[in-house]
Amino acid sequence: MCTFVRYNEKLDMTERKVRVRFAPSPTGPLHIGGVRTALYNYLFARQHGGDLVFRIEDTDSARFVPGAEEYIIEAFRWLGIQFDEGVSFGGNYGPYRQSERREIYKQYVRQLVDAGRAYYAFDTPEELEAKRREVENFQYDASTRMQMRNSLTLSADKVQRMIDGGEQYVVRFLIQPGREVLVDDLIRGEVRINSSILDDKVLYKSADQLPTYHLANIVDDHLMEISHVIRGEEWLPSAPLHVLLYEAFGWQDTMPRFAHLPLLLKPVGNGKLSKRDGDKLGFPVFPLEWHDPRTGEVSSGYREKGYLPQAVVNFLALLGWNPGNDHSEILSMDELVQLFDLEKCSRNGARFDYVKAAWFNHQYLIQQPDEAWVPSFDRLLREQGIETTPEREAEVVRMMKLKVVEYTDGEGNRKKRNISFVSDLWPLTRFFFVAPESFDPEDKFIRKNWKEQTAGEMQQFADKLQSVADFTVEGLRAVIDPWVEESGLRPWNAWRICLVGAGQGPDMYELAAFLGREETLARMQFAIKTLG
RNA sequence: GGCGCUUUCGUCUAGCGGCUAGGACACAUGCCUCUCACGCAUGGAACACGGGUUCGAUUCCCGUAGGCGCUACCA
Repeated sequence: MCTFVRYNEKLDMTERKVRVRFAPSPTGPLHIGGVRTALYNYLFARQHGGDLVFRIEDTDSARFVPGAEEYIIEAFRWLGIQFDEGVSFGGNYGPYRQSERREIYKQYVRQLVDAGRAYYAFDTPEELEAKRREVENFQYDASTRMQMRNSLTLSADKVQRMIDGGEQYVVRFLIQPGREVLVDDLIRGEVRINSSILDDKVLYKSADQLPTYHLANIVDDHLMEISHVIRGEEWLPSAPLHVLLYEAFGWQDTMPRFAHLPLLLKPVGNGKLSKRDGDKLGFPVFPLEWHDPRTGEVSSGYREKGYLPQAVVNFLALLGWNPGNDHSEILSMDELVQLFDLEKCSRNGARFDYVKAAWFNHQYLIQQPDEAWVPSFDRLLREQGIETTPEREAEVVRMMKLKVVEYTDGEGNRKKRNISFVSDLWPLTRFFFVAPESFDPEDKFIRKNWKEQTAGEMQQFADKLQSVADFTVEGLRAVIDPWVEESGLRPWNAWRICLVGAGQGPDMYELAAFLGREETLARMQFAIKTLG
């Protein structure tokens, strides 16, 4: 016999307030895939004028990691994903930390047991393990539950005595076999499975007085009036169980609608994105740097790597969702809120393309005003052991910005330069702060532009520079341009070798003015002496 | 193994029965040859396979193969 378990077909979204939640468990830093799930929840909530709830699912006391909760909150603050209520945000549906809701869950577990939809089981982990070894593909379900130690096989009297005697137990959900369970998914359509393949899931553990994910999840979503459950595809297999739980409680009329998002996959190779991929390929898989309190291990974060939060949000939003062909891929949070559509989410897993992530950062970076780069540029310099003033740094940033998009290489070819991070600037700006210490004789630019007579010419040029009264870009131009014209010399490339040590850098007047007369002449003397 | 999801350029994807199958990243080539900001142009590159349904399938259905996930007293 087959009965359909289904809920209110098309729940009219205009009649029910949109309330969604992001509910991580504090077992470590937030994975970038989790960030995307939270982002989609945020976009959906904003678009529908709804609420986004932040709930902490800490029902596994053994895996709790101190600092994880604070980390997650800080990560979202940085990313600009705001919650309306929840842990640290307040609200009327609290408490929002599951470990603080023990009494609530106990009440609902009892309700299920009293209604005959769940039962006590006393099998120890060792006994279950033994059973699994003994019976191939053992599953705790209709076919096996009558052979186990539980309130279905033991007398009520005995069960009561065991519980009173402090024997540890779990509460299992009694799955009725042979029913077709329907999950209506906003992204995947209707998914059906037969309840016979489901096992009697543990809903509650007496050992730590806490429910498992499944029970807590359903009870909280119901009590917090969650309208849509937007989560990763790894939850799709347990969605039928959740539907059955809503039904067992009699809550099918207000059951949230489901949307299971495709997973983020490794950039190369098989499987889903993991921390190891980031280590191997050199990109972060966490939003913020994470210091593991147990191992002391440090994992890199997008923020510390020099990513802009808008770039991370933009990139993540497009991994598994796309607004269609008529739009630029550079989208602000506001535009994302406007355009987002759950039904346009793709259904297959998305490979994580960290090269494109860098391109997004490039796009946002070059749009920033000069001043915005200065703090991170300043940090960069201090890492290199260079002390300088914000004014000088701002000047360098300004000069570099002029050169960021294009530059002329040693052979006169114009090339496109791709600055994705402020830290990419160091090799391109080193010479502003550090004088050339040596000259590579193999360097093509130097070989081509430093001839036998060059030292003499540079000496002449240096003498001329001595006479420049106003050592600014304008002052230099006023004196040097006519002199170059007159003398017929082309000092530019050789001068560049003196001051930079290579065929790169900004306009020479800019550079000389930045360095000042003393440093400019010192560098020239050094080059004349060294290169001869 | 079982159950479920999934399959368009190398990657992210558009496409919702009739298109020279579009865009973005990446890649290649050319052009901008003194510099004030997402350079410009061009090019190569894809509908997993086999059956149906249909006048007509990338598009709908069924298989096969591949990919992904779940299969705990974890979430």
